[in-house]
Amino acid sequence: MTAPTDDRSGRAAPKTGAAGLTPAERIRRRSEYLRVYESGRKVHGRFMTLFVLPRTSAPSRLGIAATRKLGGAVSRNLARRRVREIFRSHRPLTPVDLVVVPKREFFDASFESLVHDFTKTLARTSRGRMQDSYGDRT
RNA sequence: GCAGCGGGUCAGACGAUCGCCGGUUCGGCCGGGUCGCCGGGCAGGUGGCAACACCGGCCGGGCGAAACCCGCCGGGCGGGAGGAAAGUCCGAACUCCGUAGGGCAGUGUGCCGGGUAACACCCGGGCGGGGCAACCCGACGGACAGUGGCACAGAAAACAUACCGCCGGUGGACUCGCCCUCCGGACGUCGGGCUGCCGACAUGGGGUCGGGAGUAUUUUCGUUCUUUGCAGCAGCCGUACGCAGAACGCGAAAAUACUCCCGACCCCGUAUCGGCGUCCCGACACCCGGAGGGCGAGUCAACCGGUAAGGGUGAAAAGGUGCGGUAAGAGCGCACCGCGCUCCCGGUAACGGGGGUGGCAGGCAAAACCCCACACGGAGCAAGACCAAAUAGGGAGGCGCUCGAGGGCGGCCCGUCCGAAGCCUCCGGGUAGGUUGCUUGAGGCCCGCAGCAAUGCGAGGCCCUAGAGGAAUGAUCGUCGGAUCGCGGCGUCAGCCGGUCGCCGCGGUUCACAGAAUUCGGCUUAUGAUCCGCUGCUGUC
RNA sequence: UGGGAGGUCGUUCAACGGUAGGACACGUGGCUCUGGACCACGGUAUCGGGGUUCGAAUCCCUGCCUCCCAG
Repeated sequence: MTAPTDDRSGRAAPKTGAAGLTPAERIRRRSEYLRVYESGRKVHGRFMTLFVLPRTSAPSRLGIAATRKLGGAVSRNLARRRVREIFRSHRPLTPVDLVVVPKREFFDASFESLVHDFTKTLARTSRGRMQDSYGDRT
């Protein structure tokens, strides 16, 4: 009877040490967003655009920019929820600051293809980021 | 069945897995605060000759924690978007600022009564308008308080005059008719008969000239089916084609003769019509022109007066229709309708009904400026309140200015280096940041009472009640449900067919508008489904 | 959240309540050997819906959109 709880906590703990998205795991201030936009790496996916900036400390942070071009409040909330769900289930391996900008085609896509697009795009960013960091060290 | 009108309700349901927000509770970590104990360092105060003792303070360290607060981790429990949360178009609560009182400006409202904390909202009523009706809509005060506007057209677009027109009058010009006077001219007009003259036209006979057509003869020219000759081929023949001449035939021109037709002129005869003259008979009339005068009528322009019936226009032009009346007309008079004033009755009132009376005021537009009445101080939860780093600056006190404050190295002292007019402490304002404001409220439903109702009252009952702080309710599935489309089947309206509608099965598609951001009351806009009542039309029984 | 300004040819600007007008652009023709420039002619529009008015781009109401400002 204690097995399910152990299983659940054991699943959540190794990934982030916390369940869900706490304020520490979100990008909240405009200055932080601007820092990611300025010095981060920008990669376009099919349904979204990612801005990635590597971090030194542990938790990866997520920011979502759902602009008014996407539609009304209901549509933008839906986009935010889906992006959060994808981030929750497919966290990046190395700690980063990540800003996701959904495109308008976001709503035409199914959830599975969104996940696929996210992981593929994120893989491209990490490859480019590692090369950059090597260059910096040498 | 179709079309429509009014009102109400719901906002797909259930389950599985993975998740979100804040609340509460339990456990864990003492991680921080806090507290306790231990020991260390620093400087100080009091007592003492001194050793030293006591007192509180600062700095960092170790160990521990029953309770409290915060943080992190894990679990339990219960809660978690709307009818519009939207637009931000009104009204309020709340907060700060301003404010003696009042006014101006500005904004808004604008039939009456009621409701409400308030409103531009709601209810009831009145009036006006739309609709066959159910029912719906209405910024619905004032235009002799003032200013301004009304394009084009039209006489005129606004204190009502002026233009045309109509009517009457005055004097004038012209025309016509009648009468009178004078002068001049002329004997009239119509019909019938007899007779003469002139003219026009038709017809018959004869003659002359001209033109046209036909036939015959002759001449000339052209043509060549035919015929003759030449020529024709590597050579012969000689066909066709070619060249030249020619007869018949055909065509054209000219001349002559005959026949027929047409036209012109001349001569003779006959018939008809028109005009004029003389004479006779019958009937009807007294004539014509000019000048002057008088009377009457008409036309023209002018002036004076009456009139507002009429005047193409225009969106709109000083009551409407009818009869009478008049020089022409006119509320000039009358009837009905409209309007104003007044009286009575009903109603709290808006207003309605009835009587009398005035002969009629007065265009439209105030969603032009404006006037009148009433209401409103301004800003907004990013309001505001509290706590409060760093940096800069303000105030107070202390220390220091070469006799060295302070800082770096270091655990401390010594030492050494830097070092020059500042430095330290406290206080207050206040930024970042945090806490709060913050969600239970002018709350809903039922019942009772008051009221037509909106609504109010009830120490009657029941129930709800997100409070985040870049923003939470979701994602992926399954089952069921709703809607719609297609196919098939059954039923339905007297019978058959079609169509409509309903039910069942299968398959497909689809399930709206839309997310709290201080909170309420309204309005407006977007939108899916369903129920109830009502109206009109149509079909069948 | 609050406040303000504005929607007129394809573009940019006009228009006391009375016919929507320029400039650039576009089309056709002319000029030129051709193109450009130039000349002539032409088409094209009041953000949507309702109301006031005889009549609305203009006035009023209501939606939609754009821009600006404050913290």
